[in-house]
Amino acid sequence: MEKRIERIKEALHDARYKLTPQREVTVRVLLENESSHLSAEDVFMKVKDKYPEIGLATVYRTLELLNELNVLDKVNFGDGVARYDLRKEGAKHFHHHLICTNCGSVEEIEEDLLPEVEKIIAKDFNFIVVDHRLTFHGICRNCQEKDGGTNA
Amino acid sequence: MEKRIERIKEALHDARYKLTPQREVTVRVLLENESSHLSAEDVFMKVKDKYPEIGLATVYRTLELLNELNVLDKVNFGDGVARYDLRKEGAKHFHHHLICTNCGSVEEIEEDLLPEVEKIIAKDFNFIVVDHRLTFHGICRNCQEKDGGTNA
DNA sequence: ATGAGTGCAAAGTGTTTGCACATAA
DNA sequence: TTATGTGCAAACACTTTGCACTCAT
Repeated sequence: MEKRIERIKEALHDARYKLTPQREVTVRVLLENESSHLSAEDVFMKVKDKYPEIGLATVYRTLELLNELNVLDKVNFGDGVARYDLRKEGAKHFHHHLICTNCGSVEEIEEDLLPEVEKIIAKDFNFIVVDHRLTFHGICRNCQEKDGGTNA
Repeated sequence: MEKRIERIKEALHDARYKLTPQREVTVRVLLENESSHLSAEDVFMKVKDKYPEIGLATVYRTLELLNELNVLDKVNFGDGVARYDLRKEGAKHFHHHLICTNCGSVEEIEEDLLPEVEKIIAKDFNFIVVDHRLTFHGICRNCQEKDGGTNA
């Protein structure tokens, strides 16, 4: 984990951005909540615990910055809220998500299931794929066991 | 096209919603701009040409209604604007999109390229897939020809 | 006749921005 | 030292809601 912090710091430094305590705390919170799909507000509140003087705007600016540096991805699951998802180290592609329409849980899928599909896109549609977003909506394991998918 | 209007009217009627002129005009605009990914504001302006007294709120309410009835899908391409996309008749799945990061164009893909992937999701992750969203980001045919992908 | 639907304006969201001050480099 | 970054509050853009009025059924 320290190694990842260092690497992100390095990325900031390389891009000539300053290493402020606000940015460091924000990154730390993101790492500690890796798979939580936090919103800016969520991040803000968690950062505030460790650094109470921080302002919401700074969090937004930091998240946008990290997005530019490809440290994280901005996701939108359909509610009007942007969520932020750290990229796995060296990942070229955004990972996939399984969203349960019953309980709202979000599961991540690391493996890239799309190379075959991307070949088709390239060939049939003449489109150079740089990245993708793939989300499945349905019923998660838990909800299947519990109630077969009846709405909560 | 008249047939599709009738069918949508029928869906409204079956769900006990009234067939107001505002709703009819809105549906008509959606059909006339089938592959345009209109925002609520876009729809509003086009509807206003045919029915100037309409209010923006009514358009929003109608779009939400049609979304509930699965007549259309609400999409979000990352800018903070909801766009609305008519479902093809009988389509169970949301269609895919190719978004050009150079010129911003959006191409639609009707064929469902994901059945194989969904089998894996079902088997390996125990997830019952009901629907999906798939978007590719990259360089479209046009931009490749023009400039090889340099930013506009 | 009457409850669903409408238009308007006002209120809510989540997010961005202008500015004076603070600080990492 | 000085440009970059920060906190705050005000501004924004999109969307939703309360209310009195209208109209499809």
